[in-house]
Amino acid sequence: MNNKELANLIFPDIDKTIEDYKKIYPKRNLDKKQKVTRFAPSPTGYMHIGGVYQALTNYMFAKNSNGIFYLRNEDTDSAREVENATKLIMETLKEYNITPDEYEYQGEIVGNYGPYVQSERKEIYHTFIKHLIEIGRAYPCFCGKDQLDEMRTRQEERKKRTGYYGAYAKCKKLGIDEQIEKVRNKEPYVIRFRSKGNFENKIPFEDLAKGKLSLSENDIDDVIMKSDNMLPTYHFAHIVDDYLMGTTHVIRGEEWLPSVTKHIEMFEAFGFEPPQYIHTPLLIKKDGDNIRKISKRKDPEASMTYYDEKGYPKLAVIESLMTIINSNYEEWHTKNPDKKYTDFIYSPDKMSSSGALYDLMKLDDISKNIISKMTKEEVYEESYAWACKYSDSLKKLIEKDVDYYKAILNIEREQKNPRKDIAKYSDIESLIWYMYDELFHPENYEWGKITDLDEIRTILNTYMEKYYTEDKEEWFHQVQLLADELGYASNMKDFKKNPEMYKGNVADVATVIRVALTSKCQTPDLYEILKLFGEDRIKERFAKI
RNA sequence: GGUCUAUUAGUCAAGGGGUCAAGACGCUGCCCUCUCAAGGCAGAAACACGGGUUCAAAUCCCGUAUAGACUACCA
Repeated sequence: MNNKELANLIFPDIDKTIEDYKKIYPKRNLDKKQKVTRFAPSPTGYMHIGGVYQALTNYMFAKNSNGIFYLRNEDTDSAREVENATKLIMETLKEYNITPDEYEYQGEIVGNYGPYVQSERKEIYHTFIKHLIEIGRAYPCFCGKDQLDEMRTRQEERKKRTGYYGAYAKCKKLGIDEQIEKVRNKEPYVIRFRSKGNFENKIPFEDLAKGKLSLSENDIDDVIMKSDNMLPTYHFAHIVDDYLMGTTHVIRGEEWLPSVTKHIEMFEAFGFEPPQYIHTPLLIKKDGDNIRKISKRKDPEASMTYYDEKGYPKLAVIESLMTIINSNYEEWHTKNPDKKYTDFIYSPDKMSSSGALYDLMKLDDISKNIISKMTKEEVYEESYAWACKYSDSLKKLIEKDVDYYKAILNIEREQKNPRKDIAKYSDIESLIWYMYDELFHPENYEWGKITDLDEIRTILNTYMEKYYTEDKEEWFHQVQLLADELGYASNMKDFKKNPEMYKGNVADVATVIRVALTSKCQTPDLYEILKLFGEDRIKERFAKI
């Protein structure tokens, strides 16, 4: 009895070899500089901001080098799988323009290295595991869950390292005949990797983001194939897939850092060159005094649906992530305002070494800048699309008179330093409601310095006599004349020199007009608002006073 | 418990033996100004702690503290 017989007993139907798969998936025809990266989420029915962050980093790295970015669906955990999760992932990537070159979606495989769904690669994994059994680097383990739990508790009590290693690895010591007999008797088993490492040995490892590290050699016999569905664990699938798919750089969250030694040992067992690794910091969240991983249960902003519901432009989310991915992005962006973020060169070594707080304030700032640079048409289109999905009331306002809506959006837009007051589309309605008669039922008028109703009426009446809106300069001149006539300073400088000589100044007068018209003391440019209203509506609003 | 990693303003961060310790968001003030937003200018605000090495330490070394990740038939 030997390993080969054991391998055949466990995988009787596997007749391909590793060499066969090397031929089916030949090395990619790329030059050395071109990088191959991937986004490999597990389909749990939820798109996390951290996922987009990972995807974007991988995408940027590949695209910078004119390489390949592909999507792989890691669905080996049938218990956690959620229907339509793949759809959500694909659609989110598409919306954010992080489109993979190779992927598998709705039955269609794009790319020569598929299938890109792990559950469809069972035969491949089995071939590789069979090989490992043949060369004595993997073995069946018959320890049950209870047995392992018990072992772990014992290890914890004795303050030993937990895990299946050394003397604790019982099944490692089983003779080949015994193994074969147990398999024949249909005892349930998993396949474990046979580690040859020594935990006391340190091995140097260079991570492209974290730099040089020293890690303890792996000595744990990890499960590489699960008993319930015969699918591989993450660790093993990573080896096989990233080797066959020709991944040059594995960019993943730093939660994987402790397992690189496992991965390196497995690559070595096959005689494969491991890829380069880039372990990225985690997105974290400050919760009172604690710092923790951003969590989907506690933090609404962890989910990509949050940004969609609030109506942030996709680009704003992308750019806010870029500032976290490489903090020099912002500086680059201010120096190159006309370039697209995809022109930026991402450098792994410039990544932060610790976790980054995802700052919603910063997002708002980035978003305001982006929206302020959009044309009124673009803002209209995007905000309308948002309203159709999330706000019936805004949708109705827009549909009532599209041109009027666009004109409102255009106030102080087409100028050198455009207005920056919209951070997200859900802000819009609260910024423009007073421009609509059907919404204009103010509970209180935010009068400024002038609060006397008689004086207010005098100002409004006098203003209407001289009503003029042809030209902004001339209009303001008229307001100044009005101020003079009623005893207010028409010029701010004069007023500041001798405030006691006047009842107030032209700003106070303008405020009266503004508040009478909008009920608010802070609005965009008054002249633009007057023009949009027209004489009749102005009169109507004045009449309410 | 063990392994690994980290710690510069409220936040993101540059700097890797000699700097008045960058910059951005936020905050405060001033200017501009018909209000607000924007813009311009200015300001407050930081090297976790303790030892060492050195003429010189935020920077190198050693401890301590704190935080995070991992320690699954989850990824």
